[in-house]
Amino acid sequence: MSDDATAEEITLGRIETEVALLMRLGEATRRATGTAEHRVLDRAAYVILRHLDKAGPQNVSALAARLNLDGSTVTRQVSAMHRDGLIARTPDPADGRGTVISPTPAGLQRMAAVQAARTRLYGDILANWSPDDRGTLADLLHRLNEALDARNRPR
Amino acid sequence: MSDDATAEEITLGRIETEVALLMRLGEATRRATGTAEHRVLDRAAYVILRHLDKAGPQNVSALAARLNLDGSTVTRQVSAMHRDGLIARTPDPADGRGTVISPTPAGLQRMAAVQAARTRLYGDILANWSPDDRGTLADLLHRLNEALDARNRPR
DNA sequence: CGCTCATAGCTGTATGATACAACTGAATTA
DNA sequence: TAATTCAGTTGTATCATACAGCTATGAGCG
Repeated sequence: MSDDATAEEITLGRIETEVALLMRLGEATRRATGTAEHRVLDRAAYVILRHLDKAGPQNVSALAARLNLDGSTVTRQVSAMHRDGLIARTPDPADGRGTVISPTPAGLQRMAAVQAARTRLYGDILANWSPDDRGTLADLLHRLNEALDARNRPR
Repeated sequence: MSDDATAEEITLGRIETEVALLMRLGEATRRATGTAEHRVLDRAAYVILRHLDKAGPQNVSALAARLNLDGSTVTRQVSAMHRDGLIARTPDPADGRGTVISPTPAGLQRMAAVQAARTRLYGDILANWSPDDRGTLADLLHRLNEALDARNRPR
């Protein structure tokens, strides 16, 4: 690394650092906070329920594509969730190969509980942030995710 | 979820959502981008090298504590890195039980390469962001990490 | 000194999330 | 209709991680 880094490169390096750190801390937080809510609904199940809730019932492939996961991963995740009564599977009327996955009321309830717990956690963590900073963080994270997603998807 | 959520609660929910999403996308990006740089240095090794580089040589326990990882995890990670010549282990002169881990030149070089690749990636992803927004993102992520860390550490 | 207890690190073993490859059966197309 | 593509599943492998149990060293106390 020569030291002719521009201010912009430094900023990018900082973002890189902080995202890497956030991944690690997020993992750790998820584990540490797993006293109650998290153990009953693992990361992937939560994200799947969130997506079903927002985007509506859909089949395994659609889910996999949307979540950047392999179909087999989603299959297993979904079958575990089915075993636990969190989702329902109905044959896709339009395609005999497909199965449509939809959240059950129990699933939605579980999702909401985890969401509430996490929201509470963030309220705690960001207790002394100004509403303004919180809003800006939410906005920028959203834009970052959009950008990452755009980069990932058009493979 | 009753709908008496305050604006603040909504913001927290958004942050929660975006962080969860970022974790997923970050994973996916790491995997997808793994064409060259990432396959030679996995996530944990990278973070360990970064930390050694910044905070200086230290023993396994210190690393584990700092990274919120179990000692056994770090042991294995470190021994893989040792096998690959990325770090050196010297007996701790002050404590016969301990081993001090330090990055080798090869390790630092590898780390720098990954870092550069990631920085480039972010430059690409955030190509059309204003310098201002990038700076703000870096700042807020930093503060978020500090807050998460503070929450995690004082166990 | 010689116990006893705490600590550093390692190894065994288990779990969870993930991918890739191979397969089955249904849909689409030539 | 035969060939091809696609949806979903199952087999198998990998990786990161944790927890429990072990060994050896260090520290404090009688």
